[in-house]
Amino acid sequence: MDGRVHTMCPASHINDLLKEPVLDLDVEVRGWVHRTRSSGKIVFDVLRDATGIIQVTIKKGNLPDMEFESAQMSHIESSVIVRGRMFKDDRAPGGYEIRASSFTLVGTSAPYPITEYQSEELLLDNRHLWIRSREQTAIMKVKASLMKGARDWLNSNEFYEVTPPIFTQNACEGGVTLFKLKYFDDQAFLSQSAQMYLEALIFSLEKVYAITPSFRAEKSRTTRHLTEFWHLELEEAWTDSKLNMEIQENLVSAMVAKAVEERSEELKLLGRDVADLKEIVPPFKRVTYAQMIDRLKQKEFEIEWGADLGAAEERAVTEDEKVPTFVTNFPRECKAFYMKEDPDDPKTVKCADLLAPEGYGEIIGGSERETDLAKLLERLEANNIPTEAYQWYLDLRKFGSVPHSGFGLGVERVVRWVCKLEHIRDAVPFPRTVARVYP
RNA sequence: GCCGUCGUAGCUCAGUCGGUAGAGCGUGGGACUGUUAAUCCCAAGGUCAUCGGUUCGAUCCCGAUCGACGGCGCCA
Repeated sequence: MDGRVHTMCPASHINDLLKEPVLDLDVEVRGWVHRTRSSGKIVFDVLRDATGIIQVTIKKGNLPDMEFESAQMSHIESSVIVRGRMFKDDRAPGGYEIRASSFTLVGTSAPYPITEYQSEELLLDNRHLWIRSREQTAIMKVKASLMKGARDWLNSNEFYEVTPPIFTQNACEGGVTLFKLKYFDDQAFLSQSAQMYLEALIFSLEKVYAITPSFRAEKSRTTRHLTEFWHLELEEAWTDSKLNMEIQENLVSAMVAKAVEERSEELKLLGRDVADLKEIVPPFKRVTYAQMIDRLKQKEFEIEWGADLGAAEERAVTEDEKVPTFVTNFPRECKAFYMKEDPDDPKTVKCADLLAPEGYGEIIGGSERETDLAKLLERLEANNIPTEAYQWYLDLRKFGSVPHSGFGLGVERVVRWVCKLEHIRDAVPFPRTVARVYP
């Protein structure tokens, strides 16, 4: 036994056949009809499986008439099993085709709603079918590689993967709108960040991360917001803001490198030049918020110290960049209460937003955390946040508090940037946005 | 929360200066033994988003509602 789990019977995957064509034996492939054309006594099907596509020609006389007729009848997306000999043929897309000696229609398909002309609305209503498309398939494969790259890097750097709760009673930042739900006789929220739970976990494990869904009830209508997204959050004891950024740039680089290693073809299909991604190596750029304001003023933005950076500002300073940029030391008032004040510049906090290049915007928000209980209480009060639900969090500062830092990475935001997607909703198979929870 | 655009056949759209509609694709039938989003012939398919107003008459003009999409703010 090789330890793999085998499927029902020995059929080949299309890309394996294209990589090492077997021209002298019958092969069997299983998949779905991607394109079909018929011309009297010959049917051309382009067959799709999880790995690729190949043309199949079904000629009357080469197989039982019943099977030829089912080939004629099979619509796009019918599932089929085809056996036959593989031939090199320049007339076939991809250069090879299978000439069928057997054609089994496994599952018929009703007329497929997605045709050559498609509106965004139709596609989103049929998202459960649209995800079969080559482009969407490519995105999901890249995403899997990015996540694998992240886990590989984190695990080999001795971070523990932990499992924080999704039901919570604390609103992490104070400003964010949460999904409220009835929790038996109590009230709870869907988590919008696991950060505080990760902070609690560093006291036993020191280096932790979690990959969980996070939920935001903000009515954001933009190309970079989902109401449900996958959040990669990390927290590390004995880590300052500087080391925190080094972890981030190494992690992001490892994710991108894994996608390049495993999914170059898919990235090309999506219009992403892999050469761009090969430049994503540490160190990333670092600028302070104050420097950013100066730079924006030179670009004739009307912005003063103290104002938060908007989408247009972020775009203006990153659209010509090749690597991501950290923006550090935001004014205290722009950021969450738990971020540590910078002793060298107390108007600011030791935070860093990581902005993707090419104007794709923020992909990570991180900071060194405030360890001083009095300062935390002061900041909570200044932000009008009631402290009741935070008692356990404040406790962490009473029992062996240590310097620590962490961050949250928006997985779909990274996918959007790496895959060069116009909209973040294509970075997740079933996007949840303000206007959409179906399908 | 704010601003904007759109809603006509299964799909993508055109159209009617107000007199109840048309194309392409798809579907069904037919032809074709090498197609590349195949081609050719025939056919079926529409309360013109909903409700109300103006009018002899509204799919078209006006208003409201609903739905979708785009942009801003907020954040990952």
